[in-house]
Amino acid sequence: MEKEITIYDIAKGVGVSPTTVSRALNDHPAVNKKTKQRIYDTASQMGYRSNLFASNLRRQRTHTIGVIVPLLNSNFQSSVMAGMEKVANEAGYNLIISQSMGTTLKEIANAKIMFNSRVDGLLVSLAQDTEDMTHFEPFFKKGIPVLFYDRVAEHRQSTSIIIDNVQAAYNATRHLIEQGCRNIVHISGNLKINVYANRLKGYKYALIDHDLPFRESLVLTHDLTEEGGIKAAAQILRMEPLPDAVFVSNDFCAVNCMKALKEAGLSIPGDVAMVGFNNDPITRVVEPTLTTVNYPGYEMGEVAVRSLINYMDSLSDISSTNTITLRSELVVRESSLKKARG
Amino acid sequence: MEKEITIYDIAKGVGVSPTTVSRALNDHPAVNKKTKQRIYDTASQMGYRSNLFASNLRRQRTHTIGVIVPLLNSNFQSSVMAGMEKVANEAGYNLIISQSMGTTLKEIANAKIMFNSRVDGLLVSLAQDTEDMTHFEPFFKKGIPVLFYDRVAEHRQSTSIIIDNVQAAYNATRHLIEQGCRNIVHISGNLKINVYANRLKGYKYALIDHDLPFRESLVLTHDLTEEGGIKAAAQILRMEPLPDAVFVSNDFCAVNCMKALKEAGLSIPGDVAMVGFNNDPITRVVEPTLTTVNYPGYEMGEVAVRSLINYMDSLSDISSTNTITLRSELVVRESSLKKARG
DNA sequence: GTGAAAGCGCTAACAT
DNA sequence: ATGTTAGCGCTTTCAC
Repeated sequence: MEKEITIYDIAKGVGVSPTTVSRALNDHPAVNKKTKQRIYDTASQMGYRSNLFASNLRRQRTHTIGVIVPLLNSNFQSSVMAGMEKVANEAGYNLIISQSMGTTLKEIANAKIMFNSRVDGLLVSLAQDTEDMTHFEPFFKKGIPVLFYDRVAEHRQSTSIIIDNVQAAYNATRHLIEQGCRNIVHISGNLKINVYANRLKGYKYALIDHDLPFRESLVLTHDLTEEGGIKAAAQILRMEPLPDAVFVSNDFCAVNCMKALKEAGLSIPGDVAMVGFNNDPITRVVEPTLTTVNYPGYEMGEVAVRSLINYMDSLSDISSTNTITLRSELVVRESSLKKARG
Repeated sequence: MEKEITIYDIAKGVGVSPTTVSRALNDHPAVNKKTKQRIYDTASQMGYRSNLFASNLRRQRTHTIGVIVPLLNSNFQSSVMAGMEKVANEAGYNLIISQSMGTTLKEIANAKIMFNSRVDGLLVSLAQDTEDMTHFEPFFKKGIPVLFYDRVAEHRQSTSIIIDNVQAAYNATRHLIEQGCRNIVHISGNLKINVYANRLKGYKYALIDHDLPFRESLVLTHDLTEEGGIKAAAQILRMEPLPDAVFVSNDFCAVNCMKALKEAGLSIPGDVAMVGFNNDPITRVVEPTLTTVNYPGYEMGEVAVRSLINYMDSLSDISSTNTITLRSELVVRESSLKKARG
């Protein structure tokens, strides 16, 4: 194992002070160009690498952003991560990623790690059972910006990045109504999560605005997984009369539900129209292709990191911006078209 | 913004030296239990948080693992990440994740960042055009373990974690042959990538071992994306005679190809049997459900981190283990069953 | 069982 | 344009 080269070694080699070396390496303007070049050359020749700890220790900044996400392996969340990584990387920030596994307990532990790792900022999509946010207090107290995305909660000192879930669900439901559906089931996730609660709201408002009754019995809450979709389908098949449409809060669940309904002999959209949520690639492959709400995960990741960096650079107060809402739109495909398209 | 508490503050508060505080906080045995307790109490009461840089700077270890992945937003890669994060988190390691976007250029840049961030170990799934591995030399020189997974390359100083792609593809192809298929197309990805090259090999060997001719014209290489699948389907439809089976090196591509073939009026598996690769959840939703090779991404992530940590802890030489091969198996579903099952 | 002192490598005042 | 000095917060000899 070789000895680690420091700026002192370079300084000695070039015949200047460590300060000058440090400045040159950070591309400080007040260093002679020739000196700089000599320093660069010597550095690379000696196999120097900067020591980020030492620098961090001195500067009290890590250039690291922490991310706490419920579960990495979903299409939506990994798209968000991809967008985050891209922007962070371009801006010279590292991303430390951890999973809460959807539990508050692990979220608390991860928040602590992030805090001790002294991340410059934190991005969080909340665990489903998180109600109390005291584990983020240390960040607020220290003025470290915390930004919530997708699964968010109100907090006076932080910004949330979301889509308008109420409006999106409203549009999805209205679309079904416009297709002539009158008896629309909604499959929802854990209603503690803002996202699902708001989609339920949108569904409800759309019904009411179109003079259709809102019936609790038509709202099925499930884990929005493969099994959830299958169970929901079984419930639907027992309904009298059968609904003429189903709006599901998640594509993967929708697709499995649709499959189960088809297997029971129903035709989609003939008997039952279907709409999902997320615009997961899976929606374009199933038969019929699934109408869904496009949820721009990649952009959300980009916007989240960009906003965070803006706050950190300008030292502006993160609490001034309450919410950033991204555009989302209904993508109409075969599964919901009862009428010919026009 | 509050003042940061250090061990000196605690030392003053308790009336001992900073040394003792440091020892107590690290649970050093040679500290009086009562002193320890007093230190713990004071620390938490003062709102102390340890400064990882300072500690890292001193110890020359970061407890951080770097990950360089081609693209985060694929089902396979995000499963791997999820497995990695789980094990790393449990072992008290942070994960710094970066994407190469599949290009060597970004891979080089990311490797540099990881090196300067002084990760204790590095996990890499290579970019497709990476041939020369000199950008990892600094790690080897410094004795920092580098572990490749999935998209790997031979290197005397590092371990690779893979599945037996040749065998898996062999089994998939043999299965098709056993179903009576004689004219089997293989859709492959970039053959520079070990994974695809080996699957092609397995396909070829299976044909040869069953006295079937290997024909270059039946091997189609594409981006294994939605478009790739559709283009491949178009090529297949122009073949004379039509093949009786297609083995695709990736599920998402397979599923899109299958859809295009069905839309052209072919029946699956009646006219053409299909097998994919990865066991993406999508395979269970499409019609017919897709026979595929189960690729245990989550486990691969777990094993990768666990192995890396073992090397780091025991300081054993990573070059002693050449390859870790995980189990993978064929999952037979509807898309390949020409004969009744038995 | 505890402490004094030195130093990990860097950078930001403050000089010059 | 460059150098001097001090210190970021921690851990680790070495001493008692």
